[in-house]
Amino acid sequence: MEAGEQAIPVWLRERRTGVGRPAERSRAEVTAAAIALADREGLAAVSMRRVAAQLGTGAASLYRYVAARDDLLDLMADEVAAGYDLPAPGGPWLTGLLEVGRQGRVLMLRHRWLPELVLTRPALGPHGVDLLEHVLAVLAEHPADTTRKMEAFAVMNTLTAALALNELSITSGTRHRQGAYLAHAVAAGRHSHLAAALTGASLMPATPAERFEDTLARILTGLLGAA
Amino acid sequence: MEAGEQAIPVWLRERRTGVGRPAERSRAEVTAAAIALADREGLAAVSMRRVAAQLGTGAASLYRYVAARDDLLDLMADEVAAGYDLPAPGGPWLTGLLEVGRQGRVLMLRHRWLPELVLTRPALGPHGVDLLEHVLAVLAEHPADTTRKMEAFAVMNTLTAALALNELSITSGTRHRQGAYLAHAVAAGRHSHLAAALTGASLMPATPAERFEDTLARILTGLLGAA
DNA sequence: CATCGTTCGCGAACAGTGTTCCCAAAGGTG
DNA sequence: CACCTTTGGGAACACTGTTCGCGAACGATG
Repeated sequence: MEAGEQAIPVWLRERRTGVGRPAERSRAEVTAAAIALADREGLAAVSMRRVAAQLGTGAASLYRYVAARDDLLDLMADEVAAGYDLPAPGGPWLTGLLEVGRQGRVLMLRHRWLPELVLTRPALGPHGVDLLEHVLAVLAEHPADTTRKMEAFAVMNTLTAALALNELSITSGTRHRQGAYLAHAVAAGRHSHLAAALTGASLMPATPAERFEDTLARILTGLLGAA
Repeated sequence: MEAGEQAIPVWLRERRTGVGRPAERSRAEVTAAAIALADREGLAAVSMRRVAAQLGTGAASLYRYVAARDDLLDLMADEVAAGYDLPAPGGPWLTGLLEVGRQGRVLMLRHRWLPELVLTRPALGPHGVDLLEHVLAVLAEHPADTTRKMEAFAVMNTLTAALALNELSITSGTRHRQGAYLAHAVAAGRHSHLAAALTGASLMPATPAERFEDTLARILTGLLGAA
């Protein structure tokens, strides 16, 4: 409708060359400042004014590097995806995919704002495309059709983000807010299975990393077939 | 830290009885207005002022029913979860879970703002707890331990939301924004598997509903074991 | 070296946002 | 009829994303 040229993603909107006053900063610099701010104070703190302040400039200047705040968020997510350090494809596809998941989890725990971004705005930038290419390479010998492989990629990203978000909600106090009502509901009776489940031995034997890997492995084999 | 009593979720914060001037509206009424607004204009349109306007009151009045906007969002999500109409547990657990997934998908397609809420703020209200109880009942005979059953519930919710979000992004034009850069990356060479995947016959034989069900079935059997 | 075309930096302003304060009004209860 | 508690909500505060328009800075051109 009203989005004429704006349908073009950030990464394709390159700045013109040579002519005119040269920019004092780069898109990468702005992105880095935003990431640093988000790491320190969370996604909500990433406002145009605060990012600009972090760079020592005015808020309006950022619009020379980015068309809107959402573009900045896309840039942040894709920039973190540059942190994957993936081995050359080869060996069983499941181990290859698990390695991707493992690293994704670490990146998301390191940047606590990433899961929310991955879940709500799954945009593919240059590094995201590289990651997809890697996954497809790992699955090159796999007999599944293209659609299913793409689906596996999406499911892996989504699930990694969701599980990471869950882990993070345990660390920060966010988790107790949910348990509060749950406990109340159980105490009120009328939820027999739930009550039984919560009173049952809630043993957590494995480390979070192990649990994550186990879950991801089960789901990927379910989606793509056994080893 | 600074959240003393505010750690209590909305559903436990009931209003006092009898004494004082009676409220002109109910929490359910406010929630319904917010849902109607979101259905019509999206989640971003759900501001305190606009919800209040929809009810013909002032914005500040809403804080008599809700402690913050986030509470309102939680109420909206849980209210929609009242829309599940689930058969009594019985029969194979997989068919029971698939029915839950099917209905969840329909609810999310009907309320296009729900997936985002489910993904980023997975809070359990009364109806959410009822749903969890139902899932545990369906899985009552299943040998898996409690933690895994809870995990299956979470994975089901997350995945349903993510897949619904994906479906919705195809309907609205949002999808092309992603494909734009993907096409560019492929055209630039250097992504052989991706290029092969995209040029391959992209046949979409099944309906979205069928694809959704197939994916969910595969993942649930992967997580919980074969039928 | 001056001019020109273009781009950059960014203060100011606009239209919103969530939330808090405070006070007037309303209603049951004693 | 007071009293006490609670509701309704205008006004204000501290922000937000974004646009406008200007002056200044630069590379290329004459």
